[in-house]
Amino acid sequence: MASRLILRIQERSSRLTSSERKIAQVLLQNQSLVETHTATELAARAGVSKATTARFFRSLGYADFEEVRLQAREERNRREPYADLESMSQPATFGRTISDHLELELRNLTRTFEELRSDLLPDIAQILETAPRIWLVGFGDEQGVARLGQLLFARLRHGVHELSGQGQSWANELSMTGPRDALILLTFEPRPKLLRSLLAHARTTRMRIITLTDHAYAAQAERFSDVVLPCHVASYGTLPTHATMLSVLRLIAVAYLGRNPEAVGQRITTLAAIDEELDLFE
Amino acid sequence: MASRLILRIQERSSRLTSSERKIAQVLLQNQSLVETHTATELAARAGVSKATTARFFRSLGYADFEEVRLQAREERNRREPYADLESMSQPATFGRTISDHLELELRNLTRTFEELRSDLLPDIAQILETAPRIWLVGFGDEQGVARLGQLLFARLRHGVHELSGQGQSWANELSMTGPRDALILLTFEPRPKLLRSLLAHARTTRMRIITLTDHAYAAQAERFSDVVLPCHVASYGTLPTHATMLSVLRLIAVAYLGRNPEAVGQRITTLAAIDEELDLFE
DNA sequence: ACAACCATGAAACAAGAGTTCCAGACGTCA
DNA sequence: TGACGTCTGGAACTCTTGTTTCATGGTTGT
Repeated sequence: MASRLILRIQERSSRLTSSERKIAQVLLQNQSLVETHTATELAARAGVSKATTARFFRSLGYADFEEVRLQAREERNRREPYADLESMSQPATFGRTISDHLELELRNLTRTFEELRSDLLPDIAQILETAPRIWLVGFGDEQGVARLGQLLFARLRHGVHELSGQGQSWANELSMTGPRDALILLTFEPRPKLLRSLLAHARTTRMRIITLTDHAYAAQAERFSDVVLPCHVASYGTLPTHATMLSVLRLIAVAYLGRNPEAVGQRITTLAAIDEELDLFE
Repeated sequence: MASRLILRIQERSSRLTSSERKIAQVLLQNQSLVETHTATELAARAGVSKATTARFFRSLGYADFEEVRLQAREERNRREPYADLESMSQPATFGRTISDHLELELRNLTRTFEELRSDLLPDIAQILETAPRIWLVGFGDEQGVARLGQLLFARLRHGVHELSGQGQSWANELSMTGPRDALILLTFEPRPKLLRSLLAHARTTRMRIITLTDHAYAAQAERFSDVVLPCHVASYGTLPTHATMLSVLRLIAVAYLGRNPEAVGQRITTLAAIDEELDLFE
C-alpha cells in the first residue's frame, strides 16, 4: 500500500534504533495502517512516545508526518476495471412436452409484453423511487413470487418488505405501512377474502398500489390500483405458470435500475461487500 | 469501504438536503475516502462548510465523526487485505426497454429448452414418483423460487417441503429426510459455503438430487446430482432473471402430471374441497 | 404577507494532533 | 570515574481538526 514508505524503512532497517524498530515493525506488519491511523495511535501501538514517532518519520527523510500520509494516499489512487464473458453450448433433441411447454411460455411472455403499455414504466419507477417503503404481497403461489420480488427489489433500494402475514399477525406488519408507500400486489385466482380488507386498509393509508394480475381481474384491479399490469397466464389446464409474472416483475426492476443506475450500482457493490465481510459464500 | 455508512446514506438519500447530497455524492463516489481523509477535507471536496459536514454525520446517527472513522476502520480490518479493490465497475448496458427485456427472456427460455435433454424428464418424473418426500432448497433469490416450487409441487402430490433452514436449525429439517427422498436444488451464483455440507449430508442419506443451475456450474453439479438441468440466465449484468428456472420447474411438474393424470386430478379436487371448507377464498 | 421553520456558512471554541524542548538514562571511551 | 554522545519520554507549545453558536437567507404554510 505505502510502498515508498516501506522501501525507505527497509533501506534504513539496519540503522534503526530499538524504538524505531518497534515502529517499523508495526508499519511493516500492516502496511495500510499509515493511511488510516494517526501518528499518535501508531506510537501507542508500537509502545513508544509520540516524540520518537515524529523523529522516526523525519529521520526517514519526510518533512512531516503529513507528508507521509499524503504520499500514502496518492499511491492508493490507482485502480483498474475488469470485464466478464458469456458461454455457449450445443443444441440437442426435442420432446413433445418440452416444445408444448416452451411454446406456451413464449406466447404468454410475448403477448404480455406486446400489450404492455410502455408509458406505465416511468410512472411505476417514479412511484417506487418516491416510496418510503415498498411492500410486496401475494397469496398462494403468488406468495412465492412476492418473496422472490422482495429479494429482487431489495437489491435496488432499501426498505423493501414482504407483506406475508407471518403468524397471522397482519396488523403487526400493516402498522408499519404509511402514505406514499408502494404496495406491489401479485394475484391470480383464487383470491382470499382477506384481500378486500387488505386493500381497504392500503387505500386509507394512501399507499400506491401496483397490481400484477391476470386479464380477467385487470378491470377490477383498476378500481383500487394506481397501476395495473395484466399478465397472460394461459396454461393448458391445471398447473398455473408464474414465469410471466416474474418476468414482468423483473422488467419493473430493470426500469427502476435504468432510472437510477448509479444509486443502484452503489447499493449492489455495498451489499456485495457485506456479503464478503460475512464470508458466507464461496 | 464503509458499507454501513454507505447504507445509512442510501437509506436517507431521499431526505437529504442539497448540501448533504453533495457530501453524500463525494462519499459514494469513493467509499474509502472516509477512512483516509479528515472531515474538513471532505467538506472542501464537497464544497460545503465544515459545520454542515459535521451535522451531516450526526444526522446519520453517529455521535461523532470519530465514530464514523472508527467504524470504517473496523470494517476494513475485518476484510481481506485485497478486498479493497472497490472498483466502480458500472454495468455498461442495461436491457432498458421492454423489447430488450422480452428478447432476453425469450432467448434464455428458448435456448434452455432447446438444449434440454428430453429423455431426462421421464427419469425425473420417476424419481419424484418414488420419492417418499420431496425437498426443495435454494439460497438467496433461489429461496424464493424454492418456495414457489414447493407450492407448485404440493399440488401434485403429498410430502413436498421446502428446506429453508428456518431459524438456522437445518438439523431439525434435515433429520426428517430419508433415503430415496428427492432433493430439488435450485442454485445460481453466489453459492453459500453451507451448500457443501448440505450436499454431503444428502449424499449419505442417499437422497436423489435434481439440480437446476446455470451452465457454469452444471459440470460440477453432475458430480453429486442424479439429474442436472442447466438453465440459461444471461441478464445484461446486474439483475438476475429467474423466469427460466421457474419455467423449467414447471416443466418438471407438467411431466409429472403427464404420467399421473388421475392421481393428480384427484388431489387437486381434494385440495379445492378443503379450501372451500375453510372458506378463505372468494 | 407574515411567522415559523430549516438549512447554511462564518466564526468562536474545545480537543486533539504533531513538533520541539528539555532532562534523564544508558552506553562508550579515556 | 567522569565526560561525552545518543536515545528516549514527558511536557510545553503550536497548529489543525471537529463542534457549537449565531446570524442570514430561503422555504412553507396559514
